[in-house]
Amino acid sequence: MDERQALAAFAALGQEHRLRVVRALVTAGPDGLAAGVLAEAVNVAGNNLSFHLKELSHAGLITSRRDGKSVIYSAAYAGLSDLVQFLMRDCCQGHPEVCNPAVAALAACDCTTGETLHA
Amino acid sequence: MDERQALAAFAALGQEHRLRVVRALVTAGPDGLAAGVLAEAVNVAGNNLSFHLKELSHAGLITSRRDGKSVIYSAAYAGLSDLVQFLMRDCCQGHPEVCNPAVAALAACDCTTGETLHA
DNA sequence: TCTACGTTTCAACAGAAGTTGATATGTAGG
DNA sequence: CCTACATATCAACTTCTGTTGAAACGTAGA
Repeated sequence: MDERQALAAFAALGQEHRLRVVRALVTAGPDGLAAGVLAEAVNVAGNNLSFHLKELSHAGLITSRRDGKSVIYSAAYAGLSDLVQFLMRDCCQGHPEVCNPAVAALAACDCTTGETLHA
Repeated sequence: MDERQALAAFAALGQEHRLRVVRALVTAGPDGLAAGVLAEAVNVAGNNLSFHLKELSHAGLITSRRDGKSVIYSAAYAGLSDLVQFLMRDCCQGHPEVCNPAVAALAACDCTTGETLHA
């Protein structure tokens, strides 16, 4: 992920409604949520949400697919992962005091099964 | 770190000049850089940079101290660490495909000495 | 105290971002 | 084919953000 992409991603997440959308979609899992359901979840008008979804999509943080009348949005795990990597690589240049606490917090989470911990 | 702080931090990093400032300060290390040196480094007019520095400071991503005529800015490692943690915890809710690649990339970096890896 | 230097603040402007309501697209069922 | 539903697009407006130049502040040395 280059600086340009990271900028777009950070700018996308630096907006209340969009941050909530990403959080809702990550929580929802790979199945995602329909645009209408999302609109209710984050309490934003449909047309307005559409604007923000396009923004997030351009930033590579979410993806969409059509299912009948609905459009289902889901988190782009690869994009989110790239952003985390960018932030950590830019943060950890000789400064473990930034990244080690973060990794430690992650280890306390249930999602580090360890297989890919060592590159 | 709550949502409000995270929003401020993401918004702060979603701006070209500010992202460059943070990168420069992280690279510079704890000693930091004088405002004038930073202005040259990121190629932004002094008064304009001052505006962005205030923004980053409010977001908790940098700190400042006076040294004679100069004001020295440095990266706020704790703030950056909190942001990484926020991003990972919000990303990793049952989805290791986001965080494991990031942790793996970090392990390939020279900054994970391992002491704090296990909470 | 006077001057020079580095940094910050202020008001003004230009442009971008977010919201709204109306309208258009695309899809499924009668 | 016509209607209803879900979502997207558009133009207009408002608000926020970033930039600029002028001026003020704080510090150090003569």
